[in-house]
Amino acid sequence: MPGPHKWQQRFRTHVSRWTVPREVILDLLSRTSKHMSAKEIYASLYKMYPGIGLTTIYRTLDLLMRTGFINKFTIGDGQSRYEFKSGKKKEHHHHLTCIKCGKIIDYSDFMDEELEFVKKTEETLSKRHNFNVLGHNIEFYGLCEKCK
Amino acid sequence: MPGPHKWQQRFRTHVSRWTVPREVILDLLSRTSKHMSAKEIYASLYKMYPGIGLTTIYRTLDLLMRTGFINKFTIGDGQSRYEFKSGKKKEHHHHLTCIKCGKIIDYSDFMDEELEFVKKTEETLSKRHNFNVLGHNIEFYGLCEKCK
DNA sequence: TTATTAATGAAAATGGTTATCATTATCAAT
DNA sequence: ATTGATAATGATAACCATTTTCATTAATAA
Ligand SMILES: [Mn+2]
Ligand SMILES: [Mn+2]
Ligand SMILES: [Zn+2]
Ligand SMILES: [Zn+2]
Repeated sequence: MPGPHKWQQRFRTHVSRWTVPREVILDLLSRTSKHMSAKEIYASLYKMYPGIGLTTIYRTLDLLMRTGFINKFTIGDGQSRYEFKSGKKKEHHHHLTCIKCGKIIDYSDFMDEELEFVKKTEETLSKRHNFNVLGHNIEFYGLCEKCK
Repeated sequence: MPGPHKWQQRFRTHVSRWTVPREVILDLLSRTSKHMSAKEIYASLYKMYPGIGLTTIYRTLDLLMRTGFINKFTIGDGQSRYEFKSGKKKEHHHHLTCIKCGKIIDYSDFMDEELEFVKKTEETLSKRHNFNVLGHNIEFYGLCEKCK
């Protein structure tokens, strides 16, 4: 049973009620460096909170994504994955993924070069195709140490 | 009933039998500039070839992907999409996607800058994480002319 | 033409995600 | 602290893209 929590206030500016599942899921994602699926989150919480259903996991993840607390993405293994979105601008990163075992590595090398490249590309694409460009995905994939 | 076809020989180096579904699906993808899903391919072929089942579409797409004829990717709408892979090195491109209506635009601007950026990143990631980097995905997304 | 067996397609199964709906829990008002 | 309105939950079923099963068909070598 959670008391007032560091995210409660920020959360309440978006939606009305601060509940146990919402706190527990957000807390888990904020602490882990993993990129977890809904099922993994469910399994991880089950021992401590067996009452939290998978349905609520999905609903909460969708809510947290829509309110900007987390990112949703996929590595192509048929399930969505989620990660806590840090408030700090510095923590923009991309993923290096093993196509065999699914290992995901965060990296943030060459972000200056990337910024330049991305900016230029966004400008050109916006003008040429009359798009409102909202974001980008950059990822590298291959075989990790163990799998290659 | 297809006779000898321009892809038959190349195809036979990979797998044994040249069949109507295989020719027809490969032919469709080679002619269209769309990024079609399995269901869309099925629907597109149905009038001319009502005997070709959705199962065969999936199996053939997987085969064509494994043998390097096509690319498989997703724009996050819950279904896989496929595009013919041109033999020409020049035709490397990325996607600008509308997150509302799903419109996909191919672009290949700044491929020189990208190549430089990608090469540098690949080298660093390979060394630092002992990965065998096999490829990358770069995409921009936003709202298209009609949807913004 | 025939024999071999890879390929096909209808149907059922799978697996991630979403919709339904009766029940529960949050929280503003008392 | 209690109450009442209703947002949130969770068990279940439904949904939907994709895969598996298996009897039948068709491509190819002989
Ligand atoms: Mn990450
Ligand atoms: Mn394309
Ligand atoms: Zn691996
Ligand atoms: Zn659009």
